[in-house]
Amino acid sequence: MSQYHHGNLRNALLTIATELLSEDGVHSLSLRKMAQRAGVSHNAPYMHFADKEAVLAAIAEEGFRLLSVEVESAISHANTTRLRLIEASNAYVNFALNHPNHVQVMFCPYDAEKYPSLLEASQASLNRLFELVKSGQEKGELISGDTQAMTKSVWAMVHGVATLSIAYKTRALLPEKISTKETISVFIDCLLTGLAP
Amino acid sequence: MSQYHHGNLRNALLTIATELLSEDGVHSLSLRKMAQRAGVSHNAPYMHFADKEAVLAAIAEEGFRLLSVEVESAISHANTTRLRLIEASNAYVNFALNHPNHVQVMFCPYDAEKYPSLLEASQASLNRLFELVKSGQEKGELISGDTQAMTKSVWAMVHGVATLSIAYKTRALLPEKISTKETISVFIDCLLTGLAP
DNA sequence: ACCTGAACACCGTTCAAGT
DNA sequence: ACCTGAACACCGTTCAAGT
Repeated sequence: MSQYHHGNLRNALLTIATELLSEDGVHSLSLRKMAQRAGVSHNAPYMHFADKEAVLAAIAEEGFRLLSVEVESAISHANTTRLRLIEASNAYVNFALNHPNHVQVMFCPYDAEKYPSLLEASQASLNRLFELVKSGQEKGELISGDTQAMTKSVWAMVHGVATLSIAYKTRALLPEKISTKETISVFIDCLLTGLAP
Repeated sequence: MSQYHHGNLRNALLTIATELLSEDGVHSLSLRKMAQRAGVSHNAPYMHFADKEAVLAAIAEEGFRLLSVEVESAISHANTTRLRLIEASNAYVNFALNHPNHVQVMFCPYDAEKYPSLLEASQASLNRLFELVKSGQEKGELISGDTQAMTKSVWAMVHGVATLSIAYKTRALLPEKISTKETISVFIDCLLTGLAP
């Protein structure tokens, strides 16, 4: 019964919350359901989280860490900057398609000063992309421009593909015939080659 | 008391919902609050909407129409394709910054078959962008490639900037010093010029 | 057709206790 | 420090009525 001392409950609740999120959408994620599934009274969660928003922020933070891991391992076997960008984007979009509710929680507008570790985790993800762009520039595989601006452009594009894919459940951006990765390489090539003559 | 016959209540509820949304975030938008503010019993809304999701879908639909109007009028005075893309993007991002909760509701994953008029409204917005790209190609101001793919690339980029701007309340993508429009022109120029040497 | 009132099963959050 | 139980004000949704 009381195997939950010393902070175990916090982790258990987060695991349960992630499970519930993958089943049923953010709107039906409740503290009371989490508590019940953890076999604990309905306000035990308040020992570990200030309120519901704090739980969501913790879930979001965990999401950025999971995303970073997936992107990192996707990149690891790619040789050129173009392929690295495609693999990273593919991992990002697939993460969004596999965990749409988690991504929705990740990109809610939180008060950054209230959840510093969340900000940290999300910035770590972005920094990884910054390094990718910078090393591409150093190798001469990307133009030598404002690295920050270029990084943000890639991020915006990939994030747009990811969130639009969630909203339209693949249909709008990713045609059924072609594989997700092939489609994404079209987007990345648009960004690399440019649309102006 | 009963000035609400013949479908007026439906519109009144949507107006009230939009107001509530601009004040307080999606999580605290409730049918009961809407009904109360409309001076009507707490389940009168069920005469006009199947459930809460149907209200949200209607709000989303209205949002796409508002967005289309803003983008259209922003485009109208721009001469080149580049300027039109910048003005359209600027309107899109400013709409998101001014109505973040509305945009959040617009891009939730709805069942398209359940809300056909919502799908229609959102596709109308996208079609307008498609025409912009196509006319740019015809004028030789854009490369002649797959128009669909190019349109989706622009859309993804702009939508990414918009949603990330909401999530990070301007900070992450739009530096405070520079105006939003200037920053957006950097993104668009990245996409036009391309990142590869 | 359009609206009301009572009722049900759920919420988040607080507060006084218990160990 | 960590958890429980009762209580409060709020939800969405349904159903039997009223006009």
